Amino acid sequence: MPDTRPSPYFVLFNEIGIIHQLSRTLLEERLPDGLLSSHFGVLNHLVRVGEGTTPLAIARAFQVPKTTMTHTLGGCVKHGLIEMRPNPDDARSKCIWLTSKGREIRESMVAQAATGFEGFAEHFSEERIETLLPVLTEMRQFLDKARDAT
Amino acid sequence: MPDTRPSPYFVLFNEIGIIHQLSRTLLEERLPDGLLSSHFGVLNHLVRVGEGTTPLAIARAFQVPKTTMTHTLGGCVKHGLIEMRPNPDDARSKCIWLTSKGREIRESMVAQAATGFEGFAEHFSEERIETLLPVLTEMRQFLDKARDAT
DNA sequence: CCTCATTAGTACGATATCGCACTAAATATA
DNA sequence: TATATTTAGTGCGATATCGTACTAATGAGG
Repeated sequence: MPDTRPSPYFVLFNEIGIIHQLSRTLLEERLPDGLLSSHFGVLNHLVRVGEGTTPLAIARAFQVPKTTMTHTLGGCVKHGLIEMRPNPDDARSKCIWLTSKGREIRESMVAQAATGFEGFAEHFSEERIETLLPVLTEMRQFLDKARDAT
Repeated sequence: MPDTRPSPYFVLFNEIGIIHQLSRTLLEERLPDGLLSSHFGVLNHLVRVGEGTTPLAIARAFQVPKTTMTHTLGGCVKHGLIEMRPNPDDARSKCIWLTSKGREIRESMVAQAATGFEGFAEHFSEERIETLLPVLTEMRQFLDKARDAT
């Protein structure tokens, strides 16, 4: 009788996949019109890490192929959330900046999402999350390196 | 100066999203030809939970829309991994069964993936994962309920 | 029985994702 | 400096995802 009970690693990645799916859906339900969680992710990233980074850097941050990020950024531009300027240091490259509209939208999206996660925050205290984060971050970094090693 | 440092909840879902992305890519790199992680997920689900369930039940398990699951199951059928039989209890419904090929492929996929996660398993012991899982499962269940409450 | 509402699955269309191939610029090497 | 290699971003095509609307079967209430 082969392994009917899979290793905890499969369970882990399975749970993570489902949580991702659920949180994404939950978020997108509360976003205005055509905005997706990927757009939200980009806006958040720009605020957190700082504006003026390149598309490739953002793609790496989210670990998605660069063509995917090209598409996502195109969506953000179309929505008027970001602006793509030439990179003064490298003519092949671009620099991404938030527009004031992008900044506003992001603010309201964070607020929206916060209310959406209210119930969640009641059940899972910040402290509990904070104890969880280091492990997840470590995993992310490890997988990240493993990917480079290909 | 508005919240440049986002709540840990955003960080949490961000990390989970990236880990999902990384693990999925890592897995799919090691799968044969046209097989996707979603197919792998279905096969695993059938082995773990038991065969003979319905498409809708599987869709709910992965928290994806049923039309998505229709498509995924179609792919599995096309690859000869599963078989869709009529549901004797409900003529609208179907029952999903693994083919022997599906069982074989799943076995070898598990083996493949296991070697892929070798390095990961070295850094993150089973014990460590086991302590992590209850929280994640609780989160999944909570978000699950929150979704139903819509 | 006979509506009427609900439910399982699907067809279809829109769009997101992503591999591959390409261009242009930068960098390394001779 | 001239040439080769690497790198940033994009166009294109294939396919995955998913919302909407539909069909057929079930179940509920008369």
